Amino acid sequence: MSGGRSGERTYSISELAAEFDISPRAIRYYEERGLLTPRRSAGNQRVYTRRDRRRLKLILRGKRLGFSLDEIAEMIGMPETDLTEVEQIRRSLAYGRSKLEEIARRKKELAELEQDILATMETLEQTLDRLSKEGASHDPR
Amino acid sequence: MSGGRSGERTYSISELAAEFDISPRAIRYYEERGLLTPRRSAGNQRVYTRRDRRRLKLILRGKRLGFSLDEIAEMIGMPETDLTEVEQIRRSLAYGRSKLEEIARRKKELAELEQDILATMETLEQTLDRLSKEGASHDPR
DNA sequence: CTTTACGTTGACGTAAACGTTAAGTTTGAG
DNA sequence: CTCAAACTTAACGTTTACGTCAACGTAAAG
Repeated sequence: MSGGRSGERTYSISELAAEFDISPRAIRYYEERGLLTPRRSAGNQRVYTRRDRRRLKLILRGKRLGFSLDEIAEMIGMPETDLTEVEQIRRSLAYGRSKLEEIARRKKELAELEQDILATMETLEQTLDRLSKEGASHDPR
Repeated sequence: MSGGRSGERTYSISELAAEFDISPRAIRYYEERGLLTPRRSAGNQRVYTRRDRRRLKLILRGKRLGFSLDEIAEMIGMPETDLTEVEQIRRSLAYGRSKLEEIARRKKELAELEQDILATMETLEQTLDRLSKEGASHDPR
């Protein structure tokens, strides 16, 4: 009876590991690094709430985008700050803005990379066209 | 007089290192990994052409986007394939297409991350508004 | 020709992000 | 209750991407 009704769906470590296709060790490591703080069962086993699951999702997204765990910690640590301290909130907002800028930069880099690849592919396609139209006999100058 | 007129501007390793704000060691490491293959001077020193410089730029862009050197090697190794072997060209094109798909995925993830951050920031701003409007006295329920 | 800055190849060191045992504990099926 | 499956901590191993000497060669300035 103590502390809210428990309609909360929870997950074990191997459940989450299977769902996201990572190892339990990786999840424990994220906890070591302070990125996750699941509760424990009576027998000391980790219990993950939906909120923990959402955080894990964010962690993995950050990883796929090439952020380090330290950077991710800062990013998702953002909503962790005491939601009462005004100055903390201001800082979080500033940090959020800087992250948005970084995202803008990455978008730009992705676009440039895409252009590079497209350009290279066009050259290749032209070469392919030329080779197939010329057949095998040609004076190589 | 031997081998083409040398209107080619070249660079030393420390020039490139300074320009891109990385260490010469890093550049040598990229070479160890097969990502760069500069020519050598009479005295065995590395000489980088504009083409090498472009490749280095691509390497660094890939790094900023969180690709591993192996992945980058595959990506920029693409234009390295013998430009005469038709089958090689076909494979390169297929590889290019897969990379474009990956870029599309990353764009999507960046957009989602952006939304997450924006949503969090909105919540923070609302909290800030509420706190400043309520002053300091309020019954915390 | 000497000095000084820059370059070369090893070779070992290191931080990040886990993988991999090992040795013991908890949980759930029967 | 029993036993296997899943969990726990602790500790050492591994890969990636360099950093950091060391010991030597080379380029260029005076």
